[in-house]
Amino acid sequence: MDSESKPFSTHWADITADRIIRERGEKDVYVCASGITPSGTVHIGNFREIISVELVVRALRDRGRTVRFIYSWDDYDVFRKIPENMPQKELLETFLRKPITLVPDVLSDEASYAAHNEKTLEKVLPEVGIEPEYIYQAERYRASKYAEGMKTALDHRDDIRRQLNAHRTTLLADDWYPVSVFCTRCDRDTTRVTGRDGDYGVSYTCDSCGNAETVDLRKTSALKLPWRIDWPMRWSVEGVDFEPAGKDHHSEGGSFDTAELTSREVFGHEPPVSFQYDFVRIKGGSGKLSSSSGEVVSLSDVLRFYQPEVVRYLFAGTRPNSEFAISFDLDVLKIFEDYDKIERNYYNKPENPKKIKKWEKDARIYELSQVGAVPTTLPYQIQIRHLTTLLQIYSGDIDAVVSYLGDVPEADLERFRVRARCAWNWVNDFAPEDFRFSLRTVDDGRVDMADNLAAAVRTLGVLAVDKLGDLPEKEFSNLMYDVMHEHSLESAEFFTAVYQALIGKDKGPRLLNFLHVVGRETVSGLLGLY
RNA sequence: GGGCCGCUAGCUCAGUAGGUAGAGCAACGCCCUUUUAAGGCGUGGGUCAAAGGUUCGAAUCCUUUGCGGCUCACCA
Repeated sequence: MDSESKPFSTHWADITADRIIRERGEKDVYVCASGITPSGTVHIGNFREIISVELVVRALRDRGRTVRFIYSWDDYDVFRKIPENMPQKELLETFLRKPITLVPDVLSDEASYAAHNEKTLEKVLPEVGIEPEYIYQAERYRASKYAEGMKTALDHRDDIRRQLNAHRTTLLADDWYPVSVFCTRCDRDTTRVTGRDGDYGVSYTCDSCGNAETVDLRKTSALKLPWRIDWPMRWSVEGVDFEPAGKDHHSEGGSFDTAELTSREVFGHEPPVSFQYDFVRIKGGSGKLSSSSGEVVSLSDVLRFYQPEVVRYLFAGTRPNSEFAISFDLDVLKIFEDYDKIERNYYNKPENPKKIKKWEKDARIYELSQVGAVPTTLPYQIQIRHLTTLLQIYSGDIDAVVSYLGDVPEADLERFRVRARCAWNWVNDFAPEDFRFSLRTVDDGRVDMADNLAAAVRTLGVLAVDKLGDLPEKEFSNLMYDVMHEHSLESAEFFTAVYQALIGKDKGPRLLNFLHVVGRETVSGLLGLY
């Protein structure tokens, strides 16, 4: 697709990019923002926000615009409660009400609980082609980088109270201040602001330790803005042009609503273009997921079963404001097949004008699904179902599968391996029992079966020694049926016997292809036992 | 109570710069004596939740209603 056709794309990322340019005007740099609180494991629902922004960033860059893609970690948030499944709860208990950036990391050896959650995500995002500029809120607040923003908020205390009260049931009192304080003696936010002292002084008392003092906005690490005020403050400091938000924010009276007002009236910044994204559900995968990460499914969990392009495809192919489920059951195979289909189509543009429109949409989704540059020619494809069969034959040995196939191009090898790992993980964790098998070995010996069945199996084994792999499949197939007839067997019993001899089950992958893949030597070895 | 989203073929859903309704699965038919929820070819099937409006023309825009879901009014 040439750049001229892009503005006409009806993909939501392109529509949003066009909207940003239209509403914000021509700018040297467009600032696109995303961010969450690392107060727990970052889950796949949080990921929707990140990738939604990234897709819009790409759309803007595809239009030749320069974009700054920032990701704010709100790690000066307070540690409210200890998540389930956390070790060392007694220790963590002593850190409640302190900022999460000061809570120790009991899961790994990062600098803090917040850092643990941050690094866990930061390490995996590049795998799906996402590399934003990270901003750590705790660091900024503690270095007083937001001193002026906090002063502005304090100066407009009455305006902000009015803005927030418009939607509250319990109104903020007259002595409320638009800042929260972490006590400098005990680090807890169990404090009350008691007054201001000049432009930059703020006085507070701590209910936990009794500390009372006056701090200077420009020098203290104690102060931060509450979420609803912090958000618009950051918009103005960073000059944010675009930031989506979850449906919890985008509601009448929600935080986006009040932040818009505060941004305009207090910080003098036109609020960013935004849209609302819906939640992500999980389908299948009962119990086997997220054992390491508590109750939520993380991006890393998803990447164990979906290759990065397919993960991107899931999000790029779904409108942000509609809910969808990530499946771990048999749907996984369907998703891979769907992805492969739009990949094939991408390199095969239809002539029929009626089909062009559909093709363009799918083509754009395919482009946006790529981790890096879009390949210039159709990458090597292997059907995911076939791959699961091959992997089971070779007991998960990916190199063995590669050499069996013999035609995986060097350039596509890494992508192939990633897919193979996903497929193998899926077979082991989620494939239905019917789907799974392991090839028997000669050492396993015979499976008990009636003499007439064993005789037919033996005959097929002899046939395999002579012909398997030499004859076209169709002809081998005919010979196979001849064997069945010679022994006066119904197809059902014959097939069952062969499957029993090969994998110890009544059913298995389509036999003809399966025999071929397993190979002459192994087939004749196993059938030769009868 | 407010807001947002959804309601399209039996099922799951595509279909937003408005222009004669699409896919997959299911069903049905024919073919293949061949099967892990991928055999092949073909066929039928929808008053696009309801009503009204704008328009030459509406699944698509506006209004109202019904049903379903989520969300806000505490914190982030």
